[in-house]
Amino acid sequence: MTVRGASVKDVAQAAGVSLGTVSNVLNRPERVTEKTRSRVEQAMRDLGFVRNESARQLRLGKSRTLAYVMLDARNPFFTDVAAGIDDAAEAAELSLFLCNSDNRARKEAEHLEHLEQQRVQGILITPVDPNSELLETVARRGTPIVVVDRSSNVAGFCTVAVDDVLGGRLAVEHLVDQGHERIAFVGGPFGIGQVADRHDGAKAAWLAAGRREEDFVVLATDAPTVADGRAAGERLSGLPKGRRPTAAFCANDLLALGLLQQTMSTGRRIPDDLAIVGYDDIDFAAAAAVPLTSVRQPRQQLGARAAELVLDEANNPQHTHQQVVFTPELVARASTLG
Amino acid sequence: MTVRGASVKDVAQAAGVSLGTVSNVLNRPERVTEKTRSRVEQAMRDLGFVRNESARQLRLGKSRTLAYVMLDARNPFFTDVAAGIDDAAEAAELSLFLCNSDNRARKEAEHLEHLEQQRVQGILITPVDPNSELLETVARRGTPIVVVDRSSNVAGFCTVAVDDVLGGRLAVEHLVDQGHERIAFVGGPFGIGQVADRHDGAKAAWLAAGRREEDFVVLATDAPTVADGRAAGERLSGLPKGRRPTAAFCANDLLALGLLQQTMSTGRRIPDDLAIVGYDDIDFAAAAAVPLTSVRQPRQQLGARAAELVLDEANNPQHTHQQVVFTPELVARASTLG
DNA sequence: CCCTGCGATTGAACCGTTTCATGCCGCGCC
DNA sequence: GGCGCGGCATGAAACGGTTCAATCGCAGGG
Repeated sequence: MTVRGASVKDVAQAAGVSLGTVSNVLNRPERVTEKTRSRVEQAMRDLGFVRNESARQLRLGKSRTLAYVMLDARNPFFTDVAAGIDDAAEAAELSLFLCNSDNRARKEAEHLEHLEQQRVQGILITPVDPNSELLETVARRGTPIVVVDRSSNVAGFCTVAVDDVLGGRLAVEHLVDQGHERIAFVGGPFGIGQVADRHDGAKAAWLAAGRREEDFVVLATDAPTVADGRAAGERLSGLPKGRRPTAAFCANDLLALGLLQQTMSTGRRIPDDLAIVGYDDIDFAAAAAVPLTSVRQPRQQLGARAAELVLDEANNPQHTHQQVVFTPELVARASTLG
Repeated sequence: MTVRGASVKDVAQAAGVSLGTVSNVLNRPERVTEKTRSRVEQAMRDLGFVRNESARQLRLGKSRTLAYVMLDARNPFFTDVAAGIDDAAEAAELSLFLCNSDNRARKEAEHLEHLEQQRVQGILITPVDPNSELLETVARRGTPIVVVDRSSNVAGFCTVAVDDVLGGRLAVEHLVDQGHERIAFVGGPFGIGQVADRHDGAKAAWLAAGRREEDFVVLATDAPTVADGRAAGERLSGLPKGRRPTAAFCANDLLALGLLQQTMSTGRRIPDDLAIVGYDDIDFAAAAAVPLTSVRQPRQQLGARAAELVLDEANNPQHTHQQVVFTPELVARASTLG
């Protein structure tokens, strides 16, 4: 019934060797005689010895940990990104800790501070505010940071993002191809860079196709959630038939799913009465009642590349910051294909 | 451009005080003169001082961290549980680290080992195998552990779970009430305790209602995923009309959503042609094309209670282990209500 | 029998922080 | 003017593991 706390010293004593030898068993077993080693290992087992990572780190000066501070752990998009990071971390033999800022700046700040104090090898983050000074401060103080899925005006770190303007364009070009003459953009808040970019790309494509500005209806939402998508659906139903868009492009899939569900529940058909394009292509998108057309982002790659960058910054002295931009891709499914 | 690594000693020197004073500024500011304190704080800022948590922990012997090792970070059920834990951790002023075992025993073991070495205050875990010896070993060596959403034969820690046998019973009693004479149980693998319990409860309720054993069809799946749910739907469609169940109880919502989607895509109607009950009541369940009847588990409470227990074990010397069992609840929606 | 060389083992120093017994200083009181 | 006291400030010791120069012991050669 070991309570907690056999140290190398205790193990050394129990095994009748010096503490240096115990350390050798732990770190360079080949230098220790087979016999000695097994004696030490037995002592470790007997005492329930657990290496103290703090002491180890203190001496070594670095940890074997990577962290991802995610914006919203409940959004499948971010957990997919996390999965990509995880793969890369595993390959580099590092542990990954996930932190959830839950879209709150204070919580994010606390996580950052804690991680910095832990001397993690690097921090990946999808920040609440990509231009926050805190990020720059942390980077300047020496912890490698990579901003994921956001671009930033602030220098001092790498960013990995997807071209959201292009994504918006792809979505709308598809709808134009399908012959729609009046469409809605559903999304918000516009303070989120992503949302603004997707909107801008969408609108630009609409105008470039020679459509009229007043036929591009913007439905702003409070948050990119299923509930808000449903609410947007209700607003849409409220429009007089003549002024009602025949298609909607939603800033993410959660909104699209909400809109889809609300639309179907009122007996209207998809895509005949309303075509819908989402964004992110989360797994639930393909599995919706009417499979959802969506703009796919290379989520896992996003995470994996970000992890590579942060590790490069941590280990390669001549690392230079870079802004990686991935290209999104439209996946057409039944929700827009008559 | 601080590279990394001003220590209290450097700060002390820069501020012209002793290192003990710097430490006092950090930990007991009231003991330090206003003037001295501001001088020290200025020095900290100038040098970009970041407290070294390793050294701190080494001295203090404990960390300010809790960890949750989750079975599958991509399943909304577990992220909801994590949210509950997070609230409790925040209230106790601890950081929460999430680790994803991704259903792999080896990864789980690595995480456990790493966390143990970090001397986290406690570990919450939904384990791959609740009877694994490793859990017991870690607990015995002194790290408080609470097993979440699994029950275990192994002693040495608290568990927090939901009564899955009851959940299965609720689901089937509801279907019996709706007059179904032949139903399917969709789920697997049966090695997962949850799945087995839900099946057992379901079958018991079926027989208790006086229905015949051969009218309880079991469709075993490889994994509890959307894709497998769809596959089960195909098998179901393949049955001759006379032998085809009129309702299905799925071991979780992902399976149910897959089944629902496949069924609708073949033009059959829900619930008229097939009634469906899911399990977990994830947010996507209510948002499905036909809102899903589901057995709700108090996910956040599950997490919050688990966090309380692990903290009690960590701080209260006369803690005793307990097995908490929550009661599930049926939420009836359109997928079963004609 | 002594010396050399080599691998195995040793233990002191160190990492950065906290703690605590001790020192210092100035002030008020007798 | 001396004494005691309170409020600050000091710095050595300790936490547990890693490292590395130094030491030990043994086998083999001279």
